[in-house]
Amino acid sequence: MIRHQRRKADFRDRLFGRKLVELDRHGKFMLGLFEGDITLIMHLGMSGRMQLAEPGEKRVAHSNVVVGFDDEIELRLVDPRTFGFMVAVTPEEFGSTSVGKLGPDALNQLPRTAELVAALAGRTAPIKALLLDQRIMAGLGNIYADEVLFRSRVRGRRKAGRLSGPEVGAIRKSIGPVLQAGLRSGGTSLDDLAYLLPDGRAGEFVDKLKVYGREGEPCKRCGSAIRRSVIAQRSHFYCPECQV
DNA sequence: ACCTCCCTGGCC
DNA sequence: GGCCAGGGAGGT
Repeated sequence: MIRHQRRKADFRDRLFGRKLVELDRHGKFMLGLFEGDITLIMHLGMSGRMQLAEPGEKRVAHSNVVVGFDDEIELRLVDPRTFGFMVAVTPEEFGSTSVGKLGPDALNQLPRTAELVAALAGRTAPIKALLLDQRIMAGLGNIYADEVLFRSRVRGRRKAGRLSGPEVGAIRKSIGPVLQAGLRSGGTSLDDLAYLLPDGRAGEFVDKLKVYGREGEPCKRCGSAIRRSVIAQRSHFYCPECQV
C-alpha cells in the first residue's frame, strides 16, 4: 500500500526505533524528520486523512499506513483512493523526490507580485492551471484556487501571461486570507467526509466557500448563479458577474 | 499544453 | 452501468 516506497521493507526498517525530531510542511507535502536523517514524506492525495488513534482502537476501512509511536499513539493514513502516500527516504533519495521540485510555499514563502508576474509572463495556460501547478507555487489545490480567483475577481480561464499587474497583485493578496480562513475552519470536509481533522472532527470551511461546489447557487456577493466549467481537467467554479 | 493513468466509493 | 471526485506523475 506504500506504492511510493520501492522496497516495502524499507519503510519499516528506516523508521523503526527512530525518534521523530521535527515536523515540517511544504505545500501539500508533510515532512517528518527522524533521527538518522530519515525523512517521512506524507501526502493526503485526493481522499486521504490523517488519524491519531490509540493502538487498540479499531481501524476504519482503508487505514492503509499505520505508524506506531511508543507513547501509545498511532498515526494512520486513511485513504480510500490510495492516491495519498507515506514514504521514508534517505538524504540521497530526498533530492530526487517531488518535494524538491516544489515552488515556494503559498503560505510561508509567498512570492512578491513582481516575481509572480515574471513567472507568468508569456504563459498562455489558464491562470487556474498555473495556480494548481505546484512548481510555480506550492499549496493551492482545486478548492482554494477557485476561492482565491473569486476573491481576486479573476476568471480561471484567463491566460496567465495576459493578466495585468494589478490582477496578479489581487491574486497574490487573496492567497493568504483564503488559506488562513481555511485553516481557521479546520479545512474543507465535503459531504463524503473523506477529509477530517486528525481527531476526527470535520473541517468547517465548506460552509464558507464562496464558489467551489456551488454551481447554480447565488453568488454571495452579487446574487448571480455560480457557474461550473472545466479547466485543466478539473472543475472550475466562478461567478460570471464578479469575475472578469 | 495537453492527455492518461493511478484507485475506490457514492450518486444518478 | 456510467460518471464524478480535495492530486500528481509521466508520457507525448
